[in-house]
Amino acid sequence: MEKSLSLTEENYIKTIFQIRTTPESNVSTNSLANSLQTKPATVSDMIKRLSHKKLIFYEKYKGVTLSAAGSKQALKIIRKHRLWEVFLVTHLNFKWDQVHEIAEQLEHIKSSELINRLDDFLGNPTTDPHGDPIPDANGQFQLGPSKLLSKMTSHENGIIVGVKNENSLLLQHLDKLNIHLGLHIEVIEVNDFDQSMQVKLANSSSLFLSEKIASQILIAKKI
Amino acid sequence: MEKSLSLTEENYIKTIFQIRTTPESNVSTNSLANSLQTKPATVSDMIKRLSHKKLIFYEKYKGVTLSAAGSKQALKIIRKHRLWEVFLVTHLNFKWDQVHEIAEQLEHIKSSELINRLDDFLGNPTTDPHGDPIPDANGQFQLGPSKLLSKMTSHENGIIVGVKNENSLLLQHLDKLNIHLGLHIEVIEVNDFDQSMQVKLANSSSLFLSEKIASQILIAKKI
DNA sequence: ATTAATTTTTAGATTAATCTAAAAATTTTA
DNA sequence: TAAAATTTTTAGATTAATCTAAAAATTAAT
Repeated sequence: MEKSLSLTEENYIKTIFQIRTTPESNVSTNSLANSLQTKPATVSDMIKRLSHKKLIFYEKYKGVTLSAAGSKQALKIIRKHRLWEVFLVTHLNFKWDQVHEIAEQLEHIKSSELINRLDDFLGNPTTDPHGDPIPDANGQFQLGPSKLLSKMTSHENGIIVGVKNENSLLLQHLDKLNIHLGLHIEVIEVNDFDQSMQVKLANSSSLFLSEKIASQILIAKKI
Repeated sequence: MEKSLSLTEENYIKTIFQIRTTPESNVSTNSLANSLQTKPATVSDMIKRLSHKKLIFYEKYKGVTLSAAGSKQALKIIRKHRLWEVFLVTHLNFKWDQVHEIAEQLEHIKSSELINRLDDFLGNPTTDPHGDPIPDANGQFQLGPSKLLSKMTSHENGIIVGVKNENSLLLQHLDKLNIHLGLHIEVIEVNDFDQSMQVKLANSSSLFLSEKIASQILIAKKI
């Protein structure tokens, strides 16, 4: 019997999942406090609760990692978040930079029946509007390998499959440049000095991108 | 600037709106405790908070009524609840007896942009799956007059437009009898002793209904 | 390898929402 | 209308989630 988590507990679990680098990497108290916009003391307390509930492993001063149960919960929340984002964009005509906050609320609605029906209604999408993969009902995702545009060299090409970050300003800037998911992109030249690059998009003439932008864009060979 | 209410505050406001009989009628502490599955002492405390926020009028030992601001909030929540119910039934294939609990959660999602887009997406429905009217963005509903089937006499007829109560067992029983909203119904005969009645539905031969069932069904002349 | 800087934890309070038990007010009944 | 019954409120505690300030542990630096 899985006990249901409080809204706050869910947000902690989700954030731990998101800011860790590998499944084993320890997430520090300060980084959690930062991401959750709260104080280290508060995080310290909550960590004890979650550890007691066996959702995380915790050693004083050493940070936390998710247990199997914790990862499962995190994936459930992320699945809900991303499916709702797809709904908002594909059926309610929201822009990709407008959906994050609303999905932050919807991800906490409790009903697996609801989310599985929503999944079917949406046609079982595998990625959200920002290209992030959507776990299936068993917590599995199927993503091809992808790499950052900023790591590519001259003449390399691929398809834009995601953005690393959901910052509204970034997303709006990409809109202005007509850069969107699914678009074929080819690197023409990389500037050695500042890592800015000239690229060519399938739908337009070539344009320049700063390293700051390029390091936010994920490219794969096929979708 | 409207301050946003806590989940609990929203539930109190909504419940006051629902269990009052007229806009002026005072709702008692005990009846609220009953509906909210909590204790009178808890209600007493919360009433003070809501009164201090000017959402309700309150006199000790005299019960509460909603202020204009309180009614506005209540209607917003009810609008959200009913629109989500429509979505669940018309797009996710839920049955009318399965949607109440999920809508109880969805009604608290905060974003008027979201709810207005959902309204449009659904085609601006005027009633929910149980026939309850859906307030528009200004809190107005447009319903024709309706009356309880149990108040009708022989040879009277009309269209089933609603059920008074969302009890799952009632709804499932109506399903079994093939009774649903929009159906034309005519009273054949009313039994003087127990107020049970024989009725004829547009789609089938006549059947008997107990007074208990008949008192849950709302009839109007047109939808 | 001590000292300094940083990170993390504890201690002690606060707020919202809840409870039980008891007191106070109101309503009903005899 | 006084006693009984009911309803409502107050008093005092509890739990989850949060905070500030200070102590303790770890890590970095001279």
